[in-house]
Amino acid sequence: MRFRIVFLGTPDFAVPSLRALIDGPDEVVGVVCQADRPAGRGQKVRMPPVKVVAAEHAVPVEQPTKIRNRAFEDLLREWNPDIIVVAAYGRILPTNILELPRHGCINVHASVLPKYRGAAPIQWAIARGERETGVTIMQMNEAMDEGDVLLQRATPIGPNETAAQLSERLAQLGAESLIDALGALDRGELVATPQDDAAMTLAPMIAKADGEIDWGMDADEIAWRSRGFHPWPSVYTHLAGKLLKIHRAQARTASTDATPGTVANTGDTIEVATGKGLLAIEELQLEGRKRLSAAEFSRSGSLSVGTRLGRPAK
RNA sequence: CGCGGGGUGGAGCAGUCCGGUAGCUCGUCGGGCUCAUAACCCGAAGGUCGGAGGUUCAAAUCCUCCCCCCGCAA
Repeated sequence: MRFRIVFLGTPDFAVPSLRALIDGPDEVVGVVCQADRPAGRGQKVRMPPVKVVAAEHAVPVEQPTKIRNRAFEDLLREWNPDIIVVAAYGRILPTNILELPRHGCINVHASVLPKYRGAAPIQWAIARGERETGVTIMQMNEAMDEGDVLLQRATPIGPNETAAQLSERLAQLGAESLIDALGALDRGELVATPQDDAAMTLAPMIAKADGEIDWGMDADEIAWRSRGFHPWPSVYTHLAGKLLKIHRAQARTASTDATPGTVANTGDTIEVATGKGLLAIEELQLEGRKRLSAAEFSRSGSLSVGTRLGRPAK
């Protein structure tokens, strides 16, 4: 055992890192995640994925509602970690926690910092049309993802890769990088490099409304978003007042004088005019209905050439 | 009991409010047309209308319970 580790994380993205730590040479002495919350259809209370994994390995789990208080600090002191590892925990840590362990707090972040600082780096990297992204292990400070870089790994983004798929890969890559970083720390080889603030970009939290398609955008950008926001919130528009999710679509270079949002073609794909180019929809779903291929949807008769998609008129 | 939509031949839907012979597009099969075709024309097969019970002369349709799928919300 080299380090006593406390792990802070909540969703699926954090799971590979937690597993790697548990399987590794160090000791995970405690896990902290967000509280069980009502979620999903029926609003049933669910346990965060990290809690499930911790429970499987009999690691103590805490789910404080507030971390800026004495009780939480006391708990951490009791666990007495050499280092705190954070992966998608979902909260900003106060200074007293950042400085509590001997080696401070390190974070597994799903982008190549300083690009895509913020809550949704995976989604925005795809939504902005990046060809490459990666993970960063960094030394945390009080600011949002601005700490010194300890280790980075890059990976190409597949031409059809969705946020869900990329997230899985980056979670894995992050876990490997984390283990390597801890190894380097143990050998005294870990070097902290400040970020170049001038090159930073932001990846703010995604809101449901970010998925609403603005048909005035370029087809390219809409297609990027459809992958970046998949499976949540996905990109969507409206058809006859009902929500219409676009699950899969490609941008198609073509000039059209049709008003953006107008259906230009139906059949194996449903082509819609945008600000620039056509969006060729391959798979879509109307509110309350099943996911359908464009070919099947075309036959449903709920849409035809000339149909206008978009916000219902108010 | 968070709100809401849906389950109808192989696929997607209409019909349900106002019970009365099961309809549309596509697919499948057979035939025709064509140099040819995923095109076109003619014809055919294929359905316990999610399940159980109830009301009725009569239920896809009305009532009750159950199963499954999905959107919102997180």
